[in-house]
Amino acid sequence: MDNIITRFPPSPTGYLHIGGARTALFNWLYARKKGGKFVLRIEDTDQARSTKASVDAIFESLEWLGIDWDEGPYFQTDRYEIYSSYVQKLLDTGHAYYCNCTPEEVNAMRDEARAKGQNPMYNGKCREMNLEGGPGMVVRIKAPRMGSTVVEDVIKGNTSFPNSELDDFIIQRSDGSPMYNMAVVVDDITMGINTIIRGDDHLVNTPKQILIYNALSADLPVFGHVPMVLGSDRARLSKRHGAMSVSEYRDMGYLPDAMINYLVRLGWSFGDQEFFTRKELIEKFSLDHIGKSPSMFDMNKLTALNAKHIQAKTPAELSNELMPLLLQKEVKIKLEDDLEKAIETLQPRSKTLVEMAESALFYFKEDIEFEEKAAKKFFKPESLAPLKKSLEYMEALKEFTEKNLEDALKKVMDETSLKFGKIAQPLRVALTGTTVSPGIFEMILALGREKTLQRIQKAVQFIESKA
RNA sequence: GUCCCCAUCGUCUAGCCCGGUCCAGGACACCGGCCUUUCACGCCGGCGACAGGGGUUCGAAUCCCCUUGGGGACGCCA
Repeated sequence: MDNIITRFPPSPTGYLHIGGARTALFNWLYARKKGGKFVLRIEDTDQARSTKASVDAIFESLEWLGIDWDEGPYFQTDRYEIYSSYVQKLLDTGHAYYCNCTPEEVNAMRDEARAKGQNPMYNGKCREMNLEGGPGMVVRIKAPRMGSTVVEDVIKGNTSFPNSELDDFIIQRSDGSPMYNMAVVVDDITMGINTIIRGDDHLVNTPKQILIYNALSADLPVFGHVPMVLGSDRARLSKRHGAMSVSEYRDMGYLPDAMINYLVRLGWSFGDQEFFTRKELIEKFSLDHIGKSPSMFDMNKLTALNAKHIQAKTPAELSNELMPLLLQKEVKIKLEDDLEKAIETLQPRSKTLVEMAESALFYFKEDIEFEEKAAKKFFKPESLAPLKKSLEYMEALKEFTEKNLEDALKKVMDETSLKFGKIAQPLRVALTGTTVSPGIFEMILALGREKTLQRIQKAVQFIESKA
């Protein structure tokens, strides 16, 4: 099929969660891969539960993920006239009818059906009554009673649903607003959607929608139903499983590229490849390697992938992402500070941006504090000599290079007969306040001459004051 | 209850459509080792799965059936 047109139709009754994000991603990726179009549609016909805040949250999350749309956002509430004109068509062609049964009556019918061991359904009481439309009446579709409806699904294969399980479901409420299945089909037809990838909770809706397509003599789109994403307890992902909104992952320091990489791989595979750039994903994504079984969301794997994406980025790219986090922590980055160099030293040892920001602080603080435990262990009187000598030789260097610094510390080693570790650890505490940091030389280079010397001096004073 | 979907290491998955190359491969997690100035990174190794039962076949993870288990849907929600 040429001119693939896909869509993502969230209902704005909450934030964008993992499952929704993955569905959006699949549709977006497929459209991008095929050079087609991706349409965003907001399904806000449930006025009681839809909120503007949710709409904004969804936009924000999509934007963060880098999922852009070519058309829309359309709002279903702006399209009521279109829906009613299509309902009228169905009425005119005898594919639908008015019904004045009360909810209580319908409930009774359902109970009755259930008692008989059947699927709870409307019994078709008004089907042949040819009622005139009027206030308080709903419109129902005239569903076939015999035979079966086959859903051809590119992911699940063909599935056959007995029509006896379908009732004459409501397509228009008594207030004139459309029901979900009607609105969706009308939208998908009028928007030219020809490829529908959605959660497999919709698989059982599909025969109903096919019914409407047929009644409207419209061409069927290609359907693909992707399995659900489950939480660690094997139940559908929910708030119980901690962070749910996609934007919360941003706040936890995950990169959008890592997020989409993880999300796509959750259910889709490309041989043994685990790591994908955004560009690769667009090149390689396809519908025929989407799995049929539900998958569990695994934070560990997301985190591991995030670490890999952090390593794969350039320091310049990361500095854009990191800057806001650093500012939140109230450190001042000065012009002479080499943020990118600092980032480079942190890349292999940060799993998230939050972690990276945390461990970058020592580079930029005016005044670092020595951790008590670290000072106790490494700021002993015998550390004084190597620190002083290090300071002396470093001060003597015209400029700092890895080679220079190494030579300087070698001299210290020779003169003090200490092993490298005995010199490096006190230095590390002096420079960072802690016992954990990037390698000594790369760190000094990123820190710069001035701060390095100042901090060693301060450490020397600290030890002397204790003696 | 009724209908529908699904089933490979703890997790994500490759392999399944087109049976033999699979006493099942990769990744995450976990455990051990190497590297080493700390912590990481990296590298090497280990643990670990075809849900069960029947069939078909010379041969089944791969095809068929049943059972079991999990998930979903049955709304004037989407």
